[in-house]
Amino acid sequence: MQVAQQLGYAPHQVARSLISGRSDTIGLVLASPSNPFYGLVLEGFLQHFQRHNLRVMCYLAPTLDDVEIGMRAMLQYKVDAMIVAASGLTSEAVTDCRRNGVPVILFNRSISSESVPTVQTDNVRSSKMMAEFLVRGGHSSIAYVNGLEMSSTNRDRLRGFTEGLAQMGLEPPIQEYGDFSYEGGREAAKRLMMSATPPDAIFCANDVMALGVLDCLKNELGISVPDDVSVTGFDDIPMAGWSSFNLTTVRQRRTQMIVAAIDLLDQLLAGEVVEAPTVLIEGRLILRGSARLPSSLPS
Amino acid sequence: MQVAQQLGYAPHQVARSLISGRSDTIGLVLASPSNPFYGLVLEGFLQHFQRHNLRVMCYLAPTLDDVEIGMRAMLQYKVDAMIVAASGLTSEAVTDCRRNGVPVILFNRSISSESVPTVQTDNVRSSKMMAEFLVRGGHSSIAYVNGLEMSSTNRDRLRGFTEGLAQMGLEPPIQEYGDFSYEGGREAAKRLMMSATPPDAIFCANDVMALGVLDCLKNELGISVPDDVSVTGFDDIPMAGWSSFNLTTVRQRRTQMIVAAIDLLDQLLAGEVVEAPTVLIEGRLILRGSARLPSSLPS
DNA sequence: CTTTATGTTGCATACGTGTGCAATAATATG
DNA sequence: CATATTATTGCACACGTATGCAACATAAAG
Repeated sequence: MQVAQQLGYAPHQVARSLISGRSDTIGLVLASPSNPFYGLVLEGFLQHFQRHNLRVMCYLAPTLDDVEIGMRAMLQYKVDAMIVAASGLTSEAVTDCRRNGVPVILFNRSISSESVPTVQTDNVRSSKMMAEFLVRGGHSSIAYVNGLEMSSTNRDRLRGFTEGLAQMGLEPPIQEYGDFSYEGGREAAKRLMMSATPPDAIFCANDVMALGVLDCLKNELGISVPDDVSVTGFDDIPMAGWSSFNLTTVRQRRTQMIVAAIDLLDQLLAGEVVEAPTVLIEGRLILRGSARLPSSLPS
Repeated sequence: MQVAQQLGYAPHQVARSLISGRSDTIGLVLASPSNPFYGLVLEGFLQHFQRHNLRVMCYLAPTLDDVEIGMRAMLQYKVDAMIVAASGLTSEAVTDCRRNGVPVILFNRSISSESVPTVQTDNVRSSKMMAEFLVRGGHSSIAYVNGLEMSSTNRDRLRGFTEGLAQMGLEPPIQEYGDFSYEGGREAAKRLMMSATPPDAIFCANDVMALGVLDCLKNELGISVPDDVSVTGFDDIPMAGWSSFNLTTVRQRRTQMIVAAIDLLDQLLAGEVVEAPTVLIEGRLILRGSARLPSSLPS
């Protein structure tokens, strides 16, 4: 060991991988690390894997096709497992991973076609809560700002929200589209408020859009929040708590989700068959100042 | 090729690396991907490298020691090159990379002890401009909010700012410390304004702190910006342009920096000796609404 | 047809490490 | 001291691909 030290020897991980069949590397497919939610998720995963002497290979997959390309690329590099936090998972890619014995888990996403272990917030239930909260707050003309239409999170949140409204005796929400981005939110807000029937509450599929909506209402249209219009989001990114926004939103429990994902991975890597591959984490309604409160709060 | 296709054959990149001596993988050492500036930098690098069929291995290095550990780890995985966007680069680590023939470049950081190719904004010059701008705006009691004291960017910005003030005939700034974080900025602002001699302008070492300062002044202390106090930052992250903040700041030209870094890397990988290993990119003053304008603007 | 040039194919070797077996050395047991 | 047991050491082989050379087939030139 001493001689090795003096010679500056360090084991050649590539050669080790070749013979051992494992690279001690995890593949991470991300749609948008610049979205603070995913930035923090990335940070969480990096932190954990590094502590366990695992490397992380990142792949950016903003569009649907990218996911498959990225997964294929990482398979060639023999990652031990993959975490996909982007939409567009195809069954071919999943099959490829299966064949190579590489576990895949979906993070904050889901697909119906394949049975892939998944960790996500209970989007439907949380959005239902949000609907109930807004209706109890006295709102009746309610809008939903979609993120990317095809994304599972968006669909689930829309579904839950619609169901929640229905439970409270309301019609489905007015819909707008904001692309999960700040700019998208701003423009959606503009369109909504310029329309013939402007809403008195706007629920956005994520926080970033909600911030865009807020800025548009308050600073461009001079609309008072929450007196004239309530605005809510989904994620609870740090900025939602900043005093300029003070956004009422659904908190995704990042840490819990990450821990759950890691647990799932560990089980899969250990070869244990996971009987319930889908972990649903409860979202939590975070009440701040951007939405009118019901006169009597539900317990 | 057809048979390979049918059999689902894909080349084994680990074996290729072993024999070819190159992994087609770039190592990326990051201090804080959740800071929007670095999140976008990460995104930019990922985009480029993926287009060129290169993988990216990420390492999170929030503290000084992490950098060396991370670099050592990535060396064992035979990355072809490394980009360090975190402080704490030691000369031992650099020597290790040299010995292994792995080029290293510093991104938005610098060290004086070793001569390492570097890409960064001209922090000194930009901060000098900011000093001049604020003084011309009629401010005389000016504060500087430090990020991490040891970081080179912070030191350069403080130095440039101080020099700029001196050129305009002013004393060095009042100093506070904000840790490069929103919370840090908030608390620094509180301390500054509660002090015996509250400033009438605050220049922050980065945007995130400036947003914290803004929120504290406007929403907690009820101070009007820029009428009572001007606030400026550094980076020009997207949020700086959001209407709630409308932050006057120094723009770091991310894209140019990334391109420059990639150019440098290409040259180093091609074995071309780079005679001028330090690329300085000009910062640009972005005038928005958070700082009083001089009555006569300099050209 | 022979010679030369060009293209194709097969095969041995190497990359640096893990694994298992054989050979040897060290230790314990009668 | 002989035998059985345990530790240590050395060595061949394997992982999947790249490289270079030899052997061979094909095409072009005289």
